[in-house]
Amino acid sequence: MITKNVAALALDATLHARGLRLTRQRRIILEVVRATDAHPTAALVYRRVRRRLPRVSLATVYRNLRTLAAEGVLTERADPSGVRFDGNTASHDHFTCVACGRIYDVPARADRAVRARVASRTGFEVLNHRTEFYGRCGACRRPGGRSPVTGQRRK
Amino acid sequence: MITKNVAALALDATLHARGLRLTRQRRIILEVVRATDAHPTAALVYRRVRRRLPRVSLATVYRNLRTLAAEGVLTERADPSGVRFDGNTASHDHFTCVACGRIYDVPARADRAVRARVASRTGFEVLNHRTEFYGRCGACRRPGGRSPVTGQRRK
DNA sequence: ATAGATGCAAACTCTTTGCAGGTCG
DNA sequence: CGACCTGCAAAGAGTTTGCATCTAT
Repeated sequence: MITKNVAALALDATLHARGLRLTRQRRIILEVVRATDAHPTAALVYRRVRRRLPRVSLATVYRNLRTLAAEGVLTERADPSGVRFDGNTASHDHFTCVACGRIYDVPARADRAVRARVASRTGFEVLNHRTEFYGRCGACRRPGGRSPVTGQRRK
Repeated sequence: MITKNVAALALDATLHARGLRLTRQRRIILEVVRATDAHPTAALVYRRVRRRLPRVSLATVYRNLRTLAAEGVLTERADPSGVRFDGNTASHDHFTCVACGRIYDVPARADRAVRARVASRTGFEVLNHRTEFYGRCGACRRPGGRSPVTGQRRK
């Protein structure tokens, strides 16, 4: 690897600070997760990584997804269909379509008041919060058409 | 079973309307889930049910948890630590302590505006929403003491 | 050189399923 | 009786781990 872009350099530094290496597998796994907003499962990431690295093992994909999540480079979320990964680390909510199962990103409102309210009622320290919406997405509401949505990209 | 209380009768009716029976196992499994707000996993429910029905099988516990969830008698939620069940079917949010892992119930605010906002931004039909809070609970903030909290009961 | 990472296969955990027998109405 | 349900054991799915080998620095 002679050329590296700025993002890769920053990532490289982040990992190095923890004694971790930016291997080809790790880089491609991260690229795959970042290239979609479909909140992929480990199995899906594996399938896509294999297109570029046919000899990669599923264990490597799992290990790296966990490692990258531990480093905060991506996030992990439990879902009825299994653990899903998300390369979008900006604060955002999710909308799950009960018809097709797709998970859409919804920009989070800057809602400090919500946390404050819970904190004052419970006496707990609220560090974070996330809202999950459930309903029917545009594509599923009117059979045959998509709708202007939240900014989804690929499948 | 000669005596049944009102709740049991109502449940019985709900199940019968679907061709389901209120067997001893099913009833006790439900009682166990309802007797705690610890959002138990199937394994924990199994352990507790076995105290009252030593010959119950884990398969029966799984089958009934799924059945009861399908009937809306209890709810199911995905969690990093596995699927958890909740006998509290009233609308409520959750607070997960990042230190001890406990999940506390938080009364949901009647927030129709939140749904409306997402609906208008996305064009989606929002049927439901739930917020997950993360932070440090009272017990974990000050080592050695519990705190006045949201209404938790047993462990 | 050496700590870290990989590929492979085996192991593990959690959950579901097939089936023969039991139970409820 | 017939439909539903149970216990048991086996199967499945998803994920993790041990280990010899390889690779990045």
